[in-house]
Amino acid sequence: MRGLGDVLMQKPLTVAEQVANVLRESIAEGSLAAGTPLRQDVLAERFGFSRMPVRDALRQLEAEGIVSTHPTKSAHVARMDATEIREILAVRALLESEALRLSVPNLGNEKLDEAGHVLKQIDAEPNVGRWGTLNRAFHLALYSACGNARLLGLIEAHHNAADRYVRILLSNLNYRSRSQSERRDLLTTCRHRDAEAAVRVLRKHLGDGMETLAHAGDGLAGKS
Amino acid sequence: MRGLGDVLMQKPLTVAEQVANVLRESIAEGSLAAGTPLRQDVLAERFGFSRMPVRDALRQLEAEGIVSTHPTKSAHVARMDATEIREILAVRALLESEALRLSVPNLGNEKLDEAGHVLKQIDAEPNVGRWGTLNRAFHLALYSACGNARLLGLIEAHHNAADRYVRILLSNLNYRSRSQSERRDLLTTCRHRDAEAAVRVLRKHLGDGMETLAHAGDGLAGKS
DNA sequence: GTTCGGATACTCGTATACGAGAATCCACAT
DNA sequence: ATGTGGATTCTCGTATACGAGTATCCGAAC
Repeated sequence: MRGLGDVLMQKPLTVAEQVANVLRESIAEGSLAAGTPLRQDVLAERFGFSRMPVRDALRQLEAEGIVSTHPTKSAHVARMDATEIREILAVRALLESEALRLSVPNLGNEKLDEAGHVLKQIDAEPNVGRWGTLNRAFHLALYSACGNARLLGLIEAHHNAADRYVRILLSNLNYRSRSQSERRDLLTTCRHRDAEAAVRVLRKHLGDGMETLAHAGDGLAGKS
Repeated sequence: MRGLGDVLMQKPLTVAEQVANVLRESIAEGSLAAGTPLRQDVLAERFGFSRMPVRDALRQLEAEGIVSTHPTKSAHVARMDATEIREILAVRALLESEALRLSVPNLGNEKLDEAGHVLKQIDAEPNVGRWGTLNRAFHLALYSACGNARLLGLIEAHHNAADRYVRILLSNLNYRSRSQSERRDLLTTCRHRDAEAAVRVLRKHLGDGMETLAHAGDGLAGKS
């Protein structure tokens, strides 16, 4: 539910939020693998703050579904088995299809150009770590005119939740080129304001990801 | 995102969670109106605990979208304007249509009977305050066989978020009888395993709610 | 009378301190 | 050798204490 309006909330950044941001990025990037224990005092010392803001950060990340906590045991990076990934991608397909359908008719040229610009950035970006962010920016640009802020927030949250595994996908060269061409198709159909065709491309895009993950990710299904 | 598996998590209940539950119910019930300030020290004294668990509870409720917090100002019960209600109901229509479509083919007779039992309970229940809970139970029973726990969690979260306003609806006698008959229709179509007809009934059900709220709720659109 | 400036009060964020519950490990008995 | 019991240790949850930022209110000057 976070990120529902990150830009327009002029709240001062608390330490807890900064910690949450760093942890989220570390988890998405992969340096904190699934199952890694996250002890409050260890993190507190590492960041140079007390346990309190770390607690808040862990709570927030738990709400986002990327860490699990237990009152008497230490928190750990959420393990995600194949069924959960499937569920997330199924929900994403549902949410994003609707967002796309709503957005395409109202999509301004600026947003389309913005999405095109992001595509060029992806081509030019050598650092694989940033692709997850760019991928999200591309999709959100296309959905931005859907007229439902809450829907956008949910989509962003689910991107965050699945980011780790999408990045695994993106490290696969084969998938990378195919998905990039799918993104191009998606942008083209949007430029033609053909919502239904765009939805078909999107669903194929996400379906491909699910399939690739199901094959490549047999080893990642760890039980706690 | 809460309630994704309330039953199966055998975590010990912390004070913070108990506080969150009480506050959530008070907000849904209406005794804490939108905009009501929620000062940490006041709540702490009222509950007889320190500010820390209250802080945690407020954070959790913020993640659920029913309270708003600000680093330097006091938290308050989230105000919800007409557009936000529309957004929530639109998302619910999307999520629940899909859940219903997935669930109906796999729906066992036990769950159908359970839903029917809840319907009888609604008829017999004099206390309006419990209807929101019963209404949620009815819907979740019908979706329970959708095979996607995350989808169910999202639906439950959005029920919670809109609960306050649904209860306003339910206090309207006119709407109450109509919605009850719609629920009956919904159950009937599910019994016939006619998913598409069920979805149509559901969408009408939610659409009616939205319309009634839009008319009756002109006065509830408070600006912060 | 109005407006600007400063001091005061209020609320939250963060730090430190303490207590409770669970898991682990070792010793002892069988 | 193995199983059981208790003590120790580890981690989190909660309480208390302090500091920082903001809004408010009052007084003085224009």
